[in-house]
Amino acid sequence: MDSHPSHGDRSAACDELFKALSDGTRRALLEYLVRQGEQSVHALTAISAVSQPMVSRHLAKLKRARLVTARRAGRETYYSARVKGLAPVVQWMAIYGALWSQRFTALEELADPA
Amino acid sequence: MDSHPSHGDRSAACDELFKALSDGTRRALLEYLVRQGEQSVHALTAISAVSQPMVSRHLAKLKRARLVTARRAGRETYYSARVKGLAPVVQWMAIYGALWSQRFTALEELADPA
DNA sequence: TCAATTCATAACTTTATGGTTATGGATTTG
DNA sequence: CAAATCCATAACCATAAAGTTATGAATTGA
Repeated sequence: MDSHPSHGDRSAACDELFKALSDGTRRALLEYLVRQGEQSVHALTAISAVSQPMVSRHLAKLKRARLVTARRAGRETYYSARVKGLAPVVQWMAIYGALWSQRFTALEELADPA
Repeated sequence: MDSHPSHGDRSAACDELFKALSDGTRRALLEYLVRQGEQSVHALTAISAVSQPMVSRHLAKLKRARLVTARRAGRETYYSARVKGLAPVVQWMAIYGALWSQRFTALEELADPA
């Protein structure tokens, strides 16, 4: 089943990525991090419609999908968007025909900069 | 909450798209359709690891996300991949900074060929 | 006509997911 | 030190989702 060993388990990565992105609250968190840069959980809770524990759990899911990174500073945890994390998704989209894959080629280098 | 009215309900579209893509079986079906072209449910069941009813339900979900189209011919239903269906996802990804959005610009025209 | 094929839907089970409130650890601050 | 702040986790609930088998409608073919 592993048609390209060097890619590792890309399918599993896509599963986690797509699942992580399939929730509007998580996408909103990610968008905010992309636009505003590193933010504390407190700040992210303030702009979210859900409770702080839920924000923490959403962030944990984004982190497991490698779409954000966390940095602890004292009692605060600062999260940042990890742009490269989308790469497996972009690579997967390359199945969508030549037109698309041509344009995606440059992006694939981000993930596989060999 | 509607920061850009002309986009319609893009967020809901992304929700359905990402959810549709978050399942490996569905992605496999889609990949097969992209590579092999129009296929009957029977043929798609043959290449899937799950039962025929499950294949039908996965296809229904892909159809609701507008990632496939269905054509009934006698007792068979032929499904086809709908390439443009990914457009909202691609557009959403444009939030990922200038580097990415530059390259996505051309793709966005696919969805909004005004 | 009768049997077989193709597909979708119903009914059901199990597990995953999004949400809540409550709690407790770690760190600042008064 | 005590109180307040920040965060993560636990416990719980409700719903969604993936899977199964059973069934039935529609079409094809003998």
